[in-house]
Amino acid sequence: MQRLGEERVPERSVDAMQESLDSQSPWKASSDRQTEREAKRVAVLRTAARAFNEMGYHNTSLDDIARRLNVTKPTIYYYVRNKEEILFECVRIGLEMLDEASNDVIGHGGSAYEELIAVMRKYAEIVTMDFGMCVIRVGEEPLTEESRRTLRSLKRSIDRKFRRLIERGIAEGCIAPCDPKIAAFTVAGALSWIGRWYQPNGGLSAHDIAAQCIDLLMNGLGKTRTSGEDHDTRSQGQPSGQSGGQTDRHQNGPSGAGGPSS
Amino acid sequence: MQRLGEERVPERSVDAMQESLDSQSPWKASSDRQTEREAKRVAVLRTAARAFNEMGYHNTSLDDIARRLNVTKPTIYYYVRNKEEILFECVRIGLEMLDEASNDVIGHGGSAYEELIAVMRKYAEIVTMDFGMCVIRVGEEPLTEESRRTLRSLKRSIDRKFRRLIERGIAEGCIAPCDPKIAAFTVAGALSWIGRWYQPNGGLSAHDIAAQCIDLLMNGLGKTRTSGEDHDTRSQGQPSGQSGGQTDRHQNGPSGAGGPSS
DNA sequence: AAGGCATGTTACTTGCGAGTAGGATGAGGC
DNA sequence: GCCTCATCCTACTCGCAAGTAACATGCCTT
Repeated sequence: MQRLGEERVPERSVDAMQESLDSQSPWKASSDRQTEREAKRVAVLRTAARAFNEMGYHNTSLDDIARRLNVTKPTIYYYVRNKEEILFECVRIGLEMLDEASNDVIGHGGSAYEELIAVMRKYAEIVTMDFGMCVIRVGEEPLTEESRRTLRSLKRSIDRKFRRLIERGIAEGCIAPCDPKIAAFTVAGALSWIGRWYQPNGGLSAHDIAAQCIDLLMNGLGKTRTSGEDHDTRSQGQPSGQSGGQTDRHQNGPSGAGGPSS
Repeated sequence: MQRLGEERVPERSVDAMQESLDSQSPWKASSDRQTEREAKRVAVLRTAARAFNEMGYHNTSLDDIARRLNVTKPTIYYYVRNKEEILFECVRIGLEMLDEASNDVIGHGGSAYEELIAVMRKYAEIVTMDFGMCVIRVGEEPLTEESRRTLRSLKRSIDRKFRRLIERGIAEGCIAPCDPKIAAFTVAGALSWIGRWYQPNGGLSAHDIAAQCIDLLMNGLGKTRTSGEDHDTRSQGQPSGQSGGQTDRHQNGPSGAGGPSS
């Protein structure tokens, strides 16, 4: 285990480099100063997030993370206080992404209906990414009460925006009257669930899944809809892979892994 | 720590008995034989499930579980092989409950629409109960691959029934055409999410939450529905607490705990 | 060219909690 | 009365992974 970017390159150099690229490990060569340190810190977090999402927090040792980065454990402690801080930061970043996504969309002149859908799209996208997935898959069970409090307030902020949007939609008349609290939870639940079973190389693209999921949430499973208005709910994006009708092949889920629940 | 049901009763006897009742601990006196052993085993599992749901699998030591049962750790090993078996059994029971719930409902002469709603109701109910909640909150990350395989096949069975029901509904014309795969995951996701934040003493009853959640899933958030047919989707049960309109008090979730995600 | 700082490493300590060995206690059968 | 089995306890082992001490290496500054 030597400093990366050295000459002593064993025969697995290509694999090692590939792995470095995959994990976006910046232990190679660069120039800045403080910037690079921050970049490495983020690399630690991102690599950890991936490991957590794949194997779970408790099944991931710091040695595992270090190995993925081609360094040793104490190096990690140079960028991070302890294991908990890693998870805390991963979840915090994920939540911050969700929060910012709402801010990017809300209050820019769109109807509540349009804005809600836009937020949902972003939400679904983020929970399939490293940090966002961490929010869903790992959660905050391993954290201290102190950390949990901080994260909870972030979550509340996101939840509030969802509810306000729904309330506005009801007032504007484009969303059916309902309890915004429950509606927000249901929507967040359905979208979050994507982050639980989604995995790349799964036949379905995250984009398509999100589109159909959102369509279902907005229009419902029941055939009550005689399709009055022409709000575009369906994905108008590039249809990669199969996405439209009932392409139910065999009995496996999109990820090929498990069924519902978990 | 003495064998329960003995005479040496400290001053907290009432509390102890209460706790025993709460956990349904049968370490008292009985008569049967093999039956009682099985009952105790279930008590171990149920108590463990509650502890897991409250504090998470890894934050729950066997000593914790033992303490809740007023026994010591080795006693637990008398009823169970190891910690993993406890979780495995909890999740297995939860999944089996979900599976049986489907069997109770499906194919008894109802329309796909009716049957789907009935299944959803039961699903939502089960994920708010001890073992069902375990399926959602703890998951199977701590289990071995062997155990996971077994549970996955159970999940697939449940998922399959959901999809068949949706397919049937599409054929019957009472459910909007969609990809049954994604629809099943979305529905399961939204309902499962209830098990993640629901907690008794939370103002809203599990029944009401489920009813509104199902209403939303069937009819959608959007106001496309001009409410044609009169399928009863809304909860026709006893309206305990507030349930109808937007009773959004302050910004807290139903459990008073956190927002969405997690 | 020399010292200081940033970055990593090897080799260790340590604590927690899962799991176990072996013994006590009592109920029931003979 | 004695033996056996079921049940539960006290008192341990032990491994894993988090965290740390102390040292190595090289760049950058002056």
